[in-house]
Amino acid sequence: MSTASPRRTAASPSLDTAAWIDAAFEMLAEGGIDAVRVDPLAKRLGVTRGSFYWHFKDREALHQAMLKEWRKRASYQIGSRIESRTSAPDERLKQTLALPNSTPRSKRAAAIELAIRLWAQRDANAAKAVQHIDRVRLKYYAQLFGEMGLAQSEARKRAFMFYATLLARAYVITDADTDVSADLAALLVDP
Amino acid sequence: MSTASPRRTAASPSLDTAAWIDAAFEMLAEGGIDAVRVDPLAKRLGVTRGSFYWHFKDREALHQAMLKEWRKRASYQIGSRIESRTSAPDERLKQTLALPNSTPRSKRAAAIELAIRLWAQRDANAAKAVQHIDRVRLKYYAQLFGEMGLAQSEARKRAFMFYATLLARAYVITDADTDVSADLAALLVDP
DNA sequence: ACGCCACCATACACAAGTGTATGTTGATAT
DNA sequence: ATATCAACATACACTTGTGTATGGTGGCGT
Repeated sequence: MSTASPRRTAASPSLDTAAWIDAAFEMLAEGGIDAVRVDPLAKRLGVTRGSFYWHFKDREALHQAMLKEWRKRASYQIGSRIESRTSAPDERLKQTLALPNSTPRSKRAAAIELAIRLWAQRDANAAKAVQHIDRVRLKYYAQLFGEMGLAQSEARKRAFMFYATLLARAYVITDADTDVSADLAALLVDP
Repeated sequence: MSTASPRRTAASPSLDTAAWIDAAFEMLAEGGIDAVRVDPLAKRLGVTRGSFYWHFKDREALHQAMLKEWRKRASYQIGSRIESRTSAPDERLKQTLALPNSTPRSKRAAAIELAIRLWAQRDANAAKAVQHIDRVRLKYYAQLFGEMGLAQSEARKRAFMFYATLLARAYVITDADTDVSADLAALLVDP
């Protein structure tokens, strides 16, 4: 029982399927859902189409698997924060605003989400996933603002603005001198 | 000199070129820049590729023309608001927030801008256009907040949040009970 | 009335992508 | 050792899209 060989590791029923999905997210970030094509993906992975059609029924199946995976990741990201009740709500909000947004890693995640939001304009499943994640995030932020003493109606408004600022920080292209995202925490959380 | 016939109206050196670009924006909103293809466009317009390659050198030329057109429209939209100094700055900000964002017209515009922002992830020209428009809008909002008496630094932060809220209102999928966008004006503009 | 030219159609060669059917290989269990 | 099966390669038929070359047509000026 060795886990050396790149194929056949006995455990994990989907070991290379994840590799396909990862590469698919890469293409999604670069060119949208229409750019997630079988042939380019296979070339990027160094295999042929034969491999793909063993793991997935067709191209649409990959797209749905991507949606499920994104939903899972985004849900887990919020869920793990809810569990780890380490600090006060205002501190946690500030920490969220302090998260890096210029690293290749975060830029890729933003591009993926942007692509999914565009995809949601025509695909009902994608729209459902986006709506679900938006709801989860807004609910989480609203709860934090609620724990800070704000009424529910006020907490919801502030959660929306907080979420909006996070998204804009990723989507809006600012040059250095207009980049005021660094010290938005005070305006949003403190007063 | 009759302007009856659908082709050859003597005036306007580009009368049908605009039709191509309009249809191209339609496809851009639905499937991103990769979906802006010559053949589907021709079928939608009821003509053949022969027409396209008379108006444009190639597919890339259309893409660049679209970028130029979007830049022109977005600039004009802000420019016209600057000209019409009709009301007080806080009133004008509230009016902007009161603009419809659920009509087919506004949804399409949001989808177009979303697609261009995704496109800007890989295309340098698209990134330049987005950066330019973002800068123009942020500058305009910051000036309005400045006219309300805020210091420049504070006005810039508030302009960013204002702009972020506008964008999120278009990109975030909310259900009715979490839709708090209607009365965000007070929180942003008044206090 | 007639030639000019903007505007579009037709035809062709080529490239890229999809899906299916089937062959091949290497690890694993017995 | 060998049958087995997961995992991939190969080959094929088909569709869709790009770009070019060239032919057709109808309005316009003179």
